[in-house]
Amino acid sequence: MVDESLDLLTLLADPARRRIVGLLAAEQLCTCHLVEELGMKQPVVSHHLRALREAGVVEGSPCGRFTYYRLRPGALDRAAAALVGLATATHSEPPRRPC
Amino acid sequence: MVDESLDLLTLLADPARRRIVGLLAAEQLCTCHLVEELGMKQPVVSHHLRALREAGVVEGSPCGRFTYYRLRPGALDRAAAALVGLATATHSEPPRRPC
DNA sequence: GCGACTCATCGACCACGGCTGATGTCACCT
DNA sequence: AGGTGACATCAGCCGTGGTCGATGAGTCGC
Repeated sequence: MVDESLDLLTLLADPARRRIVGLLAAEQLCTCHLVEELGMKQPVVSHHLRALREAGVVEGSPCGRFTYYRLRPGALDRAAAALVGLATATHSEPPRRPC
Repeated sequence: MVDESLDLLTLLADPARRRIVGLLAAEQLCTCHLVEELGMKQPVVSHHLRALREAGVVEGSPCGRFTYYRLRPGALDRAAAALVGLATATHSEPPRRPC
């Protein structure tokens, strides 16, 4: 239940990908923008975008020579809800199983 | 802003650690419980618990020979809030920066 | 005190994943 | 058509991080 919804967190473990989704949350960008914003080489950015794309987190719209990327609506909803569920669980005192 | 609150996600990237926090969300457990629940060797469990402990996600209460672990209240709040912020951002259509 | 048990730590091995460089494809422009 | 720029993919290197085995510290029962 929790595990499957949170396997996206494996993707967001990498700081570079977190920065990518953070930037895409504010505005749609194409690869060249991300390359200069992140200060990383183009193949690296493309590699991360591929991972995010295959996970359904982002989607790319080819526009001439450029490819604009944006976050896919609702892609993070289940993961966010699962994490909120865990966070609220920390506020209650769970029972202690005897050894 | 987003990046720092979500660096906990690096910890939760590992499925073993996700299972640990999932189990601890339901009840407080000592290491021997986690060892048999997860089917992993004891040093492995102890290693993950150390990582979670140093990140402030869990805390251990020594009780005789045993050490009971539980989630630290509010430890995941910032990460959950940041992820919810990103998830809601996916529902709005962001502007497209021209190339 | 002595043995049995729980748990933490250390060192070494190894696989996974990110980075790099080179190459290929496609669209646009002259 | 030829050149340029944007983007994707591939093969390879290499560092990080998880796993394993052995060991050490602390506790309970005899």
